[in-house]
Amino acid sequence: MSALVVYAGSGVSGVDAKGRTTIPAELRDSVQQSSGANSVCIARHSSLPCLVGFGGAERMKLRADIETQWQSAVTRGDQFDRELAGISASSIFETAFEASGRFVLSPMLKHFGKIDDRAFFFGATTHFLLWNPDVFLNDAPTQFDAVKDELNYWLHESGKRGK
Amino acid sequence: MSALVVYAGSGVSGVDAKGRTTIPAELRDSVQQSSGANSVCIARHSSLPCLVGFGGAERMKLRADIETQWQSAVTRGDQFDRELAGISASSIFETAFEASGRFVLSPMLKHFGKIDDRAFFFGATTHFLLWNPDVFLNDAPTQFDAVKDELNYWLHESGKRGK
DNA sequence: TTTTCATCCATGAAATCCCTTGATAAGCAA
DNA sequence: TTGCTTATCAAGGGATTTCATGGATGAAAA
Repeated sequence: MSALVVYAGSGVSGVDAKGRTTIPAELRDSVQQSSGANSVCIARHSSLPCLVGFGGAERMKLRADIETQWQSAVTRGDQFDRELAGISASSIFETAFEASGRFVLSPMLKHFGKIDDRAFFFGATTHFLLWNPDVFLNDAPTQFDAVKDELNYWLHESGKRGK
Repeated sequence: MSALVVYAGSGVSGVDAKGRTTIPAELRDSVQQSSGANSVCIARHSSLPCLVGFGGAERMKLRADIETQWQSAVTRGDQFDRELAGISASSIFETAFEASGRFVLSPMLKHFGKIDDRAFFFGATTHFLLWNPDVFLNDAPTQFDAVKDELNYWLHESGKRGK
């Protein structure tokens, strides 16, 4: 698909009474590039209590990746259930965001992502993650420790925005 | 972006109240070549109390390497967690610099890099490092001793600039 | 009508851009 | 060399733009 986009940067955004939250500017630009429009894809994470976000290009790539895995499984003579793999890609919500990067988190996504009144966004190269900051600090696995430092910086040392 | 380059040269730059600092001219040219534009990538060092810098070509390589690793894992039927790999590359900040080589070190980078009002830049072939000069002299491991001599030269023997 | 939802406008704060300035180094002529 | 001119550079400061968020407006659904 289009360009190889790198999701990077982090920041904490408020979630208002309407469920609206804002993608930090740096991530927003990447999403925009990937989608070719003001639209973002949000999904449940397959194993962690958080949400996953990405743009249109990555969504299309999910489809291609399943095919790649299937092909290589066939070559090796292994099993590969494309339906099973495809299901995980089924609950992806594509939403338009405003020029400012703000979009509505549906109640269901808020529920499964354990999001309350703040969302911690951070880029993970191929996509980005959305966590409830409290949940992230308490429950995220140790491989996220460096990112926890960053979050703690936002929450305590910094006044505001995310770079 | 274009080819990978060799980062060499060193120098000490001031960091002003806005967090602005200047890449020494010799390094700046390499970064420019690597990025194909006036843009530099800065990240936390994985183990040392300093920052790492490089250009767009090196960053794209990181991204491409993840995809390569995944492809080869799929081919072998192995697992490869792209998310995990992506996290380590996530806190890379890409910033534009002025024609003079000046750019803004975000408060967070300053914090994690222990940078105060001066930054010591030096090339390390595949990338370059940014240290607080005092921290570098006191805490850098012994394999940097030769570079410490260079820094002492900038701080004492030389008038100013870095070549 | 009442509610819901998406789009649009408003605002204060903060980050980015750009022009200025003072200083140093480099080039050149005598 | 010496003195003068020009180019380059680091640093300062201010004006403009961007950003996140609060609220308003209007259309469609209940």
